[in-house]
Amino acid sequence: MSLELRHLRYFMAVAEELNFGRAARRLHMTQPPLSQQIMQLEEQIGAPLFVRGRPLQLTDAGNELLIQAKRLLGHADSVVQSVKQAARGERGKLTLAFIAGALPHLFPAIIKLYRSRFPQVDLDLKELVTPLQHEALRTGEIDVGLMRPLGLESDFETRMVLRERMIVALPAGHRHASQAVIGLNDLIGEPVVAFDAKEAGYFDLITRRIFGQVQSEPRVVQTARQLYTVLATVAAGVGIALVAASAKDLAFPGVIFREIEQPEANFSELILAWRKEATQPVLSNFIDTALEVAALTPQTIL
Amino acid sequence: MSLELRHLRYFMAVAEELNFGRAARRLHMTQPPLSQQIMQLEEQIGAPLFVRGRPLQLTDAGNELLIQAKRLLGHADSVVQSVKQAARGERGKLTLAFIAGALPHLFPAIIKLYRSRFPQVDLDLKELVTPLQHEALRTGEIDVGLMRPLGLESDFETRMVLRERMIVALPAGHRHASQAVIGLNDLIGEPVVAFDAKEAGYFDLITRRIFGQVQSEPRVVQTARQLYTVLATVAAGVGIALVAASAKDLAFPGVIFREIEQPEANFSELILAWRKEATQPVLSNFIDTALEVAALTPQTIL
DNA sequence: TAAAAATACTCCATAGGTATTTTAT
DNA sequence: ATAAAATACCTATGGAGTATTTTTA
Repeated sequence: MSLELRHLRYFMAVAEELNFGRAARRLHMTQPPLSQQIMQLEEQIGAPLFVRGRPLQLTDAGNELLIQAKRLLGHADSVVQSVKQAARGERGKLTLAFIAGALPHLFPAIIKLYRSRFPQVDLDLKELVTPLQHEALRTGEIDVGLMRPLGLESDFETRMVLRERMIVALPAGHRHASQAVIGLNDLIGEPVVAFDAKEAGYFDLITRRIFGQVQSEPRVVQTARQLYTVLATVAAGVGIALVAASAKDLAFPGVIFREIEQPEANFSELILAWRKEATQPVLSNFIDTALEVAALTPQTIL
Repeated sequence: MSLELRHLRYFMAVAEELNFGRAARRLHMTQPPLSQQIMQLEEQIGAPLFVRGRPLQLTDAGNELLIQAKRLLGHADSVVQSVKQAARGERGKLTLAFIAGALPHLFPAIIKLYRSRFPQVDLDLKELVTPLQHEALRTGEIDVGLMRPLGLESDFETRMVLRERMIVALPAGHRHASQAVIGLNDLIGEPVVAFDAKEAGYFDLITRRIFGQVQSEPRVVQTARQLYTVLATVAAGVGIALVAASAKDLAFPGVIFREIEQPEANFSELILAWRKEATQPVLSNFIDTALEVAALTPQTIL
């Protein structure tokens, strides 16, 4: 017979009542089996825990066990609580990847709300470009990613969390600057400052897709990796650029922004993606929280 | 059915093997009852711990329990160890009283050896005069006392730990100073510096006992509380005093020490006393250690 | 002598075993 | 098709109950 929590629960009752009969009543059982269990426990320890006599007394070993058993039973309770929390997704570990482009947008709001709701979850954050996030999701290195909708695999689940219309960045004094809306045909042949296909493949793709809508291709005169560099190059009058609407927030001097035709067809999107089979409670809590933040965030559609 | 350590032991095996069959073999049981116990555990937690499938996987809750169960089982082990230690008297609490007069003698040696042997025992030290130690032993305030053999009660157990012969302290140039040994009859009528009957009743008693051996009583011209004061008073030529042999160690200027007749009958003793019914392992370890130190300490007999 | 714990025994709940089916890859 | 877990059912250990004796203050 090995030590069980039952022995300690019974011991606590007897040690507190200092009377087997009363302890048994408190435990909703009769005295003889209680005596037996205590004897078993004493066998386990290898020493008596009580000095039989009136009144019943604790031995030194019994006194020690009284202190320790209380702690151990408390520990056992807290273990059950922790595991229940883990089952509810209130405790555990979650690894989230994000693209650098998400940093100024919902990312901080999502993290802030999630951490305030689930402070016990150990949240691990990794900045990764979209293709590497696909890889990391597949290997299980990350649980969820905030990324661009690029080459999605069928075993991933996704939700759109941010959608921004594309607009045109023009050098101040550009010949189309006076127009409120730039027609797609106006773009044909214009010198274009494009995003680097490797580092910012998504915007390169979108730029090409927009030109494709008028059976054309951008006349790329310059490429850049970051939005800031693109705008600086546009300000220098090197060419025009197609950027997400939130670029207006940067209010870059020498650059003016204009809406383009068919805005409802041209968006920059941010998605949340995770493995279809992933059913971890921490993950679904995170997704719920992220979607909640997304729903509250003004989406710059139109 | 409530949570038992058995459930956690079984869970650990399954979580480590990630295979019910192998885990069952490791636990020297068959697979079906193991499955049942795990199902019981999952019922307790209120959530599945494993994702059934090949290979068997842990849920988030299962992962949390894997970490926590290991700790809890370790804790349970350490509780058993602690209680076993308490039963062996290697852990617990011991309150020891001592008289101030024991401070320069065995007291430091006993404490030092005991603490080095039983560092886990919380040793509480109290300075108390002998009669108060009797009281404290009776109430259980202390477990053991280092005291004088005065009015011992029958429900105390005692052991003598130090015995010193009594000697005479004379002012330098006293008329008996030239004798190697002072006869008891020589003491009759001598002015005596005695110990205070309240504060040092034991030496007062011994002094009176020695004079009693020649049907006499000390002619007390001065009393003092502490040995040092007694010797200073003797040095001043106020009178002679009967002191324990170790007083010689003080080498007080102006005081000379001489042996007395019948040294084998006149001792100052220090005893260890405890309740007869007290059977605490910490106590018997302490007594053993104290007696060991006492046996090694040169007893100034003769 | 009276209250309380231990003992002797009985019973039954349930841990654990055996045989088989179901499930998942 | 096969390995593994679940299910069904059985067995028996041992936890718990009843009756009684022993112990201790």
